[in-house]
Amino acid sequence: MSFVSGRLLPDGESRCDKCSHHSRCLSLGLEGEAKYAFDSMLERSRQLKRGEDLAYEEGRFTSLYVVQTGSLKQVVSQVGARDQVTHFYLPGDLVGLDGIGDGRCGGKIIALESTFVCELPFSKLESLLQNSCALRSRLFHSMGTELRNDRRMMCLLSGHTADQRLASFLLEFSERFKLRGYSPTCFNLSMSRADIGSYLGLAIETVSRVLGRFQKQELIMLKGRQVTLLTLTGLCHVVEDSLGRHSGF
Amino acid sequence: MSFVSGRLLPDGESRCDKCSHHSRCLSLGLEGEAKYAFDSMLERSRQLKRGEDLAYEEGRFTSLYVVQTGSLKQVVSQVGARDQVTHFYLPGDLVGLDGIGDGRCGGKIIALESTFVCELPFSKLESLLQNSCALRSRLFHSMGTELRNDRRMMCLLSGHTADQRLASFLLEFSERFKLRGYSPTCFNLSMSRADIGSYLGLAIETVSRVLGRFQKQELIMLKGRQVTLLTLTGLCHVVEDSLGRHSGF
DNA sequence: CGAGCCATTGAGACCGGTCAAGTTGGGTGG
DNA sequence: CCACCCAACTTGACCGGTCTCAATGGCTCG
Repeated sequence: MSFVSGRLLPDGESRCDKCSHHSRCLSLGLEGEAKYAFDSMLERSRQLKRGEDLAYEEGRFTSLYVVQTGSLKQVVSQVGARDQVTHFYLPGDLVGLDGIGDGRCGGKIIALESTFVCELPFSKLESLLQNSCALRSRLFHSMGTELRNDRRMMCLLSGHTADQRLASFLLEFSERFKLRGYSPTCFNLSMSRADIGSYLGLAIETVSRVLGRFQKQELIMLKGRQVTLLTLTGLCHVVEDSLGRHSGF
Repeated sequence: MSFVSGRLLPDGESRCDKCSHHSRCLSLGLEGEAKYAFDSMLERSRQLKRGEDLAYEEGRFTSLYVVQTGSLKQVVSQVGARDQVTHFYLPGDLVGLDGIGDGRCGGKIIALESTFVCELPFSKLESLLQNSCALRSRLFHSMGTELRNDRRMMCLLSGHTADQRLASFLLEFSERFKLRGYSPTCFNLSMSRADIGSYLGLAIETVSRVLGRFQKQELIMLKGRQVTLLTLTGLCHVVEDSLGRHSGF
């Protein structure tokens, strides 16, 4: 049963029902009218090759995206400093939340590997929000969560050692993969060491050295970008134990 | 003309019209019905003494607040690290945006001086959002802006020297005071050096030293917590020029 | 096979943290 | 009004973590 763009499928299913990341998407929990309205607002999904970015016009973001497969990074350019990675996006994540409101662009979004995203223009989102309480609530929820994640990241960046940052980074991805039904202890990091360093505020050499040390300490196993976490509690201890800078003791 | 809680004033004015920070509040741009509905949802405003915090129940935030006068800080507590200041709030700022969605608490909100806030319970906000497109849009706008600010902060924390962080901090407050109609070059910092250090990821001694150096360099003048910025462009140069860590040059 | 990118490893320098005094200033009580 | 106190701030000396620079190894791709 093929579907015409923006129309319901004959059997009453929406395109979203067929999406593998339905459970993490904004559309979760939408029912009846709202669900079909949401579905019909979606643009055809886009594919990005490694290194390609989500096009945006003159520093303006005009759409929200949901990652279907693959992964992306957000890169913020600033005067007087090198570009900086501020976020990694995995399947099911919402990209572009920080453009909501005035469409100003938080930074380039670049695919780390071959990636599919699903596009939802802000303009159409507006009208959906008017009618669907569930969607509003999910969107606010997502933004609130992102704000809290940013807080956590700010804390990590300002008062923690390189060891703590990397342990925390690994645990973050462990958790995120777990939420997506993948192994929480063995996964592939699609970003380079340079990306990790930029994200964590560390020099690339430090990233390499600390990961090497973790391996010697049998906390993890490394094979290129493939990581195996040998002891989650061990990594937690690294984050919590050695109290790091500003610890006050 | 006194007013009964939650009722319109006889002359058709809302309480918000009388608020000195109307122009920066969520209620800006609301008209007619929406404005009065908004007004009627407000709890009586609360006063906090220096050091008092906005009460929240068991780690949950249940209201949004607008600062009327005074200032506050957000403090995040974490295991294995000392408390950390993540935000400063000035008159007109919205407090509690990161609790929107699931009401989880981002951190304690503590008054830095005698402070008045205006309370708007999330539960009531919900129903307002249902009907007012303008309010929805303003709220999303505020959250998007906050997300972008957090990005900026993350960049500042991860790739910049102490000098850059402090110069940037001073310029941030300059800008914020300017937006509120105060002097952008001469203002009072209501927070302690320790708060500044925590916010910027620096030791208190470093804050003191760098500020002292800025004074020697005639970039600023200090008298306790009173700061005068002598050259905004000079401070900008500090942020942009000395390319700091990770600059790659 | 060489070019180029990415990652690793080592040596040295420096920024900023820690520890320890010393100073200032506001508040309290005699 | 002064003596005292305590918190906040400043200043100095030292040390350590992390950055920088540089060289090397491994992988992919033309």
